[in-house]
Amino acid sequence: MSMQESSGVALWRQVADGIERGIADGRFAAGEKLPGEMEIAETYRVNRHTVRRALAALAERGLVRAERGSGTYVEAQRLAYPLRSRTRFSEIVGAGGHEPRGQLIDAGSDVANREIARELGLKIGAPLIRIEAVRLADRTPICVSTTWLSAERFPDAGSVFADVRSMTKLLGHYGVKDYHRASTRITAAIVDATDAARLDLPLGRPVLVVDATDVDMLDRPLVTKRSRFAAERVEFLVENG
Amino acid sequence: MSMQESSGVALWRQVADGIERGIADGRFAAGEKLPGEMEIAETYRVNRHTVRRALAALAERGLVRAERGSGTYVEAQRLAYPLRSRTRFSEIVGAGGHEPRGQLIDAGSDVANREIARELGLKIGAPLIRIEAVRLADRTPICVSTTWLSAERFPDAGSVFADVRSMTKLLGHYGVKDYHRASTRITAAIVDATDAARLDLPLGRPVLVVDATDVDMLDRPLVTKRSRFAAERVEFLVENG
DNA sequence: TCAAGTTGTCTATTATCATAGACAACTTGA
DNA sequence: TCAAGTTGTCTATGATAATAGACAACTTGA
Repeated sequence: MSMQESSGVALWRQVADGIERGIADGRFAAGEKLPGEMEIAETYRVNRHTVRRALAALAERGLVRAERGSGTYVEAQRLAYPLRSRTRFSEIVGAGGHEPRGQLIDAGSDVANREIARELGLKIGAPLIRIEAVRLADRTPICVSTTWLSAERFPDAGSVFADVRSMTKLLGHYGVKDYHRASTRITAAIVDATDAARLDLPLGRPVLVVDATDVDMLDRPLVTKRSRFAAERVEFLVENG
Repeated sequence: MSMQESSGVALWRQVADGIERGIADGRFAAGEKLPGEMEIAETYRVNRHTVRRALAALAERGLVRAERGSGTYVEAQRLAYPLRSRTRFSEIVGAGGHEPRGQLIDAGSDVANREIARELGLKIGAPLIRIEAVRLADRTPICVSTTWLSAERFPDAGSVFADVRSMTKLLGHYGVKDYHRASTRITAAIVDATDAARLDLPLGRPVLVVDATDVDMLDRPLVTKRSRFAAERVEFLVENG
């Protein structure tokens, strides 16, 4: 087997481009298993190691994910999630051509620790409503978030959210016409067992942890929340300037 | 200097693509001299040998031509010359966005040899008019052609051609409203000294030699000719089907 | 539990890519 | 005629690409 041609484009790159084209035009659907490395090698008439080089390049860009002993799978394209002052999950997901969904997992009461008290401008130990929700794009879970609101300012918030299933609508129910993001902090962690189940994510996968506080137009804090995004399904875009 | 990046596209190919883009968008005009190999190497931060590899690839495709001791020049794009039943130099050149020109070099009398006699349906030794002409696109000589016509059928053709400078118009002058190509034979040769001067072509360059006979609508032979095209300035397109 | 099939990793070999330096052959303009 | 600048050719070296084979580690389904 000689195969030279010398086009100036490495063989592995040609294979990678071919597979990427297949993903782009839907020949390989998101989540689907690619043909085995051996099979790909045969269709491109190339050594298996060359295929591995191609797959490694695609994996580095997050387009595919190899699972030892099982196969190589097409990663769902990451949802572009711009972080702006005006951040609405439903608008962002809708703008990406997906249907935004929200689902209440749990709601209950809590008391403010030092951090939450500072964010919401309350005293430590102040009564809170805690809402656990999962947000989806179409049928794919994107993030789970724990939201805290002042129980005095928003009485019965839990049952209201269960009804409207949208934070924007919940706040509107209490007379808040508009709000915006005051602060956003991003870190990353390994998903814990309960979030893994809620996100339908295997254990050991990374999540993006976002702590954010929303305020009304007079900069009075409304809600603070901690969201855990499945890192492999979302991509934050930070506006420059 | 390490320079890796490992994009899967060879460095020489990146350089070649860059130069080709420069030619395509007119940054390097046809006939113009490219920067020296050393200068190109510096602008791309690459070894001179890598530049040579890139230029070799472009030269193989006919986009540039290197002249030892002088420089590397952008080759004029080859004129696309479709070979159809209806073949008119002026129409082909005009369709390519160039201005067709014809120039009489010489006209005289001749007698038919066996081959010409067969093509024109005359007897060997029959009197002929011989017209030598050069055809240009804009100011670039494309081909020189020697055309033979029956002296009995087209008396005084030489002086008529000198006036109208177009074979189509010459035939129209004798009442021929339309004509088409009956046969076309193509070979190649090295340019001879007189043609080289007429085509403004260095000695040793290849020419495409085309023997063709045109007939009227009743398939009666009108003219037969031998044209020599500067191979580097033209590209014949054969209609398939 | 087991066999078949998958990805992961190792060693090894050959060809190409890219760099580097030196010098020859040639053109151009002073 | 000569010097400067150009392309052409040679040798050499290290890095990368592509091949080949073998086996380990793991998943899946029977």
